[in-house]
Amino acid sequence: MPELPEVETVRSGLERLIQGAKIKDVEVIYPKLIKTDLEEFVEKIKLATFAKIKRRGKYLLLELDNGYTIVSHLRMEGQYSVEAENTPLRKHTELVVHLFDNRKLYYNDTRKFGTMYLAKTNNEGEVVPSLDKLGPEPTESDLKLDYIVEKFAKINKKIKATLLDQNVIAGLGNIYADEVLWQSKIHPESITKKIPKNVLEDLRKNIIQEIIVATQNHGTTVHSYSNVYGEAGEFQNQLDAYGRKDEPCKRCGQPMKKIKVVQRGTTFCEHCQIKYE
DNA sequence: GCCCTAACCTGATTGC
DNA sequence: TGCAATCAGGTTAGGG
Repeated sequence: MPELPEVETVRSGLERLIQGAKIKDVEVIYPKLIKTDLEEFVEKIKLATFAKIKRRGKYLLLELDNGYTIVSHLRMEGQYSVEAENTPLRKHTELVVHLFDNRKLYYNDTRKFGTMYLAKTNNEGEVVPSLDKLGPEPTESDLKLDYIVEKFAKINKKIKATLLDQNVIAGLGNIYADEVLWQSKIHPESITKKIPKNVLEDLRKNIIQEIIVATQNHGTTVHSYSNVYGEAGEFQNQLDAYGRKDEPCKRCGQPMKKIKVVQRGTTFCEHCQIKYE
């Protein structure tokens, strides 16, 4: 379940492995993966070269040297791998990009949730409108305290839902949402606009720090996530909340609870996470 | 416009 | 043991 640190790990792996590689041919095995015109997708990519591998939120942008960019979203279990040309397909390979250097790029996706689009470079929002609506990246320079304070003051829904909303902050998913709420001692069902400013200040700091540390650890491995080298991330060993149902809270020792908030499994400490409402 | 829910999928786990 | 139900979660379409 890739969130920002996982997608960033995939991005840097792809950058090292395929940036500068020229494309010989493309095979689309699962056509529903491609959300724009299939024929155009194949025709424009053939014979192009991967020029730059970028990321925005959880979207990967594979920029070609011919004015087009492949926009790729891994959703839950999408995954890239680079293989020798004679390697057999994997069970869930949906797309094969054959390279001139006798390697090929696989896109694999067990649950078939991932999506790809072909867009004009620097105008990706035309075919993927949600790209243009994304909130700031969770970094020191992009995620300003003033923005959070003003924005959150208008939001009447549960804080967990707010953190998962990519239009508010780009890149957080279920795991890191639970983590930063635990760190900030905020109950996941707190009403966003009721959270005091000093608590938001702490929340902002924790979000930024969490993303830095998780990215340094190449993300969290839960279920099937692995990076482009097939390696697992290491961050799951440092989780404080996610997946710790019934285990003692690392702060107060009370057993952690698991509930559903906006359809998402949510693990938290009832004892030391405060509910603002 | 805000907020919530269902749908998209398959594999692993849980329950009977 | 075997089979069915449930759960996992990112995003969006659609309903109230």
